[in-house]
Amino acid sequence: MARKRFDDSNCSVARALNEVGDWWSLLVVLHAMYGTRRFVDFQKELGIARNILCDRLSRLVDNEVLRKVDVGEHGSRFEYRLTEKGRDLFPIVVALRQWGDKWNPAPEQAPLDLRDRDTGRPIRQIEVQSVDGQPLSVRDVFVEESVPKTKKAV
Amino acid sequence: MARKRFDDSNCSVARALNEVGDWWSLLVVLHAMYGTRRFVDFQKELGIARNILCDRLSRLVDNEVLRKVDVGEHGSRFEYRLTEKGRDLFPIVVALRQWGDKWNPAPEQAPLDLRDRDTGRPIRQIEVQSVDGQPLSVRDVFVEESVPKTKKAV
DNA sequence: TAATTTGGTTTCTTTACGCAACTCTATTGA
DNA sequence: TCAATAGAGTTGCGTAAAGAAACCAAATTA
Repeated sequence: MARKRFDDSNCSVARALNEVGDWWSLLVVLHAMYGTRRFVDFQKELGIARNILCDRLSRLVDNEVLRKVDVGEHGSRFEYRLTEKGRDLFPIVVALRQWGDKWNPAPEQAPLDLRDRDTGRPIRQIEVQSVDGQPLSVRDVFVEESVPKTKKAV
Repeated sequence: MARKRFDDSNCSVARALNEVGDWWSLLVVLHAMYGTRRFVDFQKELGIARNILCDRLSRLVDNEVLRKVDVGEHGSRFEYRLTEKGRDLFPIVVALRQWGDKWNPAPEQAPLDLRDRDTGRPIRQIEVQSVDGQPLSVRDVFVEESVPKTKKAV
C-alpha cells in the first residue's frame, strides 16, 4: 500500500483519519463499545485476520484509544479497554451508524435501535448544531479565520 | 491489501465504512464540502495519486455520495458535486474534526473555527443526545431488541 | 499429563497504493 | 493556424499492506 500518512497534517480530519480511518480500527472500537475486550473475541466477532488485529490493537493502544490491561495472575491474559479518548469516538460511531441506516438500510433487518437507558426513549439523529441547538447544514456554516478578517465559505 | 468488504454486513457501521471508510474518501468529501469540484483541484489539494483519486471519485459516484456533472459545452469538463447523501456526511466529518482537534491538536495551529453563518457564533460540540437534548455517553445507552425482550448493554 | 485456550508471530500470496509516464480531447495563445 | 497548455483520465511498475493459514509458547482446564 505504501500508505500516505497524515500525522503532521494541519487538517484535524486528516489527523483523526490517520488514527481511526482504516477499514478495521473503527469496527474494533465499535465492538469495544459493545463490551468486547479480549483478543479472541474481537477476532471471532470481526472475522479479522489475527495479524491484522494484532497490528490494529497495538496501533490503537499506541494512539491511546485503547488501553491494554493485564488481567490473569501471571500475565499472558490481557484485555483491551477503551480510554476516554476512545469513548469519545462514540458520536462518530453513532453518526456512521445512522448514516448507514438511512442511506444503506439492510434489506431484511430493522436498524439497531439505540435508546436512552434512563427514559427508554430512542436517541436523536446526530446533527451539527449552533450554540442554541439549531441544526446546521454545510451551507449554514463558515470558517472563522484565526486572525478574523474575511468570512470564507466552507 | 485484499480488503475485506462489508457490503452485505448486517452492521450499518460496517456498511457505512464500506463506502467511506478508507483513507481518502472522507477527505475527498471534506474538500467537496469546502467547495472543491474539479478533478485537478482535488488532486492538488489532497496530494493524492491520480489513479487513486480516479478510483475514489468513481466509487463515491457509484455509491451516490457524489454526482458527476458534465459542464463545458462539448463534454470533457466535469464537476463532482455532493449529493444529499454526501452532504449528510457533514456531522461525521465535523465530529472527526472535533475529535482530532481535542485529542491531537496541531502543535502550532488553532483548530479550525466553524461558525453559524447566521449568528457568527461557534458551533456546538457534536454529541449523542436523548430526545430531549441531554448528552449521552456510551454507558447511557442500550440496544432495544427488535422484538422487545431483554435490554442488552451497548 | 494431555488437551485447550489465549495471544500472538511467521510465512506466503494476493491486492491495492503511489509514482511517473503516457494519452486524448478542449481550450488558450502567439 | 499551429503549438502549447489544461483537464481528465489510463497504463505500467515497484512496494507495502491485507488475508489466510500454519506455527508457537505460556497458562488453564480436563
